[in-house]
Amino acid sequence: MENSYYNVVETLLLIFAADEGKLKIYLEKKQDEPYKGYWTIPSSLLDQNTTLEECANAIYTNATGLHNGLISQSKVFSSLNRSLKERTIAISYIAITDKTLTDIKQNTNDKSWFQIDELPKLGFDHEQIINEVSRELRDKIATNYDDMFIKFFPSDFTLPELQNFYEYVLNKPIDRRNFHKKFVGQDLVIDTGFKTSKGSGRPGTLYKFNLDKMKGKRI
Amino acid sequence: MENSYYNVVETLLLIFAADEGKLKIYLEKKQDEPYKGYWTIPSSLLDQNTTLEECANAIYTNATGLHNGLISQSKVFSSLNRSLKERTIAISYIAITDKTLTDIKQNTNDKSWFQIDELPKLGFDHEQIINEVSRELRDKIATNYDDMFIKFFPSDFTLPELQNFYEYVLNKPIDRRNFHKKFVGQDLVIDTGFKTSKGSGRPGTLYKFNLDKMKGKRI
DNA sequence: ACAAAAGTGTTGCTGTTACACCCATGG
DNA sequence: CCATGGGTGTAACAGCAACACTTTTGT
Repeated sequence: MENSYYNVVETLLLIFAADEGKLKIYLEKKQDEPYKGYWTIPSSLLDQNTTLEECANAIYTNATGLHNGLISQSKVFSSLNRSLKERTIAISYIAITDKTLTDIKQNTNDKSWFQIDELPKLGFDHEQIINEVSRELRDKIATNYDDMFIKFFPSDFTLPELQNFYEYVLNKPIDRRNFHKKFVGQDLVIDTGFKTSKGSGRPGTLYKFNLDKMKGKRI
Repeated sequence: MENSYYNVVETLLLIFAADEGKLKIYLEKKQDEPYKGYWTIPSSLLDQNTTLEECANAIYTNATGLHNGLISQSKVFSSLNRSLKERTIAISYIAITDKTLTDIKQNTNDKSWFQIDELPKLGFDHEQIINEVSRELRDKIATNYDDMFIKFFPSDFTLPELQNFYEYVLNKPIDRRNFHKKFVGQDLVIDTGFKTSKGSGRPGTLYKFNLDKMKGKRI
């Protein structure tokens, strides 16, 4: 086969989490040229003896310290000029995680969480990639496609927390009382018996998802 | 860079159409070894100076004789053993077309449309790929994700035609009368003023989609 | 006592479901 | 005139939107 049929392929892993009612992405600051000091999506070049899924999982474990992440395939980027050197095909993956369970709970100088609508200076075409992928992700969360919405709340939560995130993703306000009635009334969530009590006001009930009812549910 | 970071990449184009109320895919019979006589998904190797989108469009035009197809990205396949020779990464695209507008209206010996649940003997891992991609496509049609449902009916149709396809995709029966009321009552379709008259029975009204109302509509 | 946050109740509207019934065409 | 397929009507019900109102906490 001619040489022109060989391509460099990289895996990009966009790690998302729901935090403070917002959709956030984990990024790393580049330590060397090119784009030294710019932020980038965690990535890895694919070698001939690794599958893309293995590659994405390795990036995930390396970044978060966790194993068996919820990783799904997203878009592929193949513009001719997206890399400075050879043409590189980027295959992006989405990981959904709980920020508090990872090694990267707090922001540091070179590893940090960003709101997807408040991105820092990004290297390469990574800003465009984040925009395209998170646009797709928001659509999927909004329709709970492939149970995306559930994956953001693996552990207990209050309904206001859930609502904050949902309003942010949909970018429109929702009536607090109707939201409550919907999830409790349709048994989409289960009362864990516990309460939160942060700050003033009545403590919120901690719920977990009723997975049977939420499976494939369009919200 | 070391040689082990170079990979062969191929574009697969899965061309789908709604026909006789069923979801069909266009396949070609392989004329040479390996897998001579087996059916395969139209494909092309990617060279360094072409984007995947250009590659998919070229396959589309070559197969259908049409330009500017409705093409969207689907899954990527990177198992180590999916090709007989070198490891080849397959990037699949979905094209939705109208069978009657293409060069391939009738089945021939080596170019043919197949119902996705009645596939012929397929080469490589193409059967698995068709199953995975069409599973995803059915999910998207069922939720009208990215307006997939609309794309299958670019020209006029009768409501029973629409319903047949929808029942097939959802794999469950729908009440004919409620289906009619939903689409007409909510102005999701527009009466073109024309009728069909094939066979016995009352002729059906020909409708077209009311794109404004169907845009982003969850059905 | 008061503010803040969580939870309950009521009403009307929209869309779905499950039916019975009527209309237009070909043989 | 009757079989076949397309179109209209109606009543019960679930879910959603827009509200007023009550309960539980911290200060």
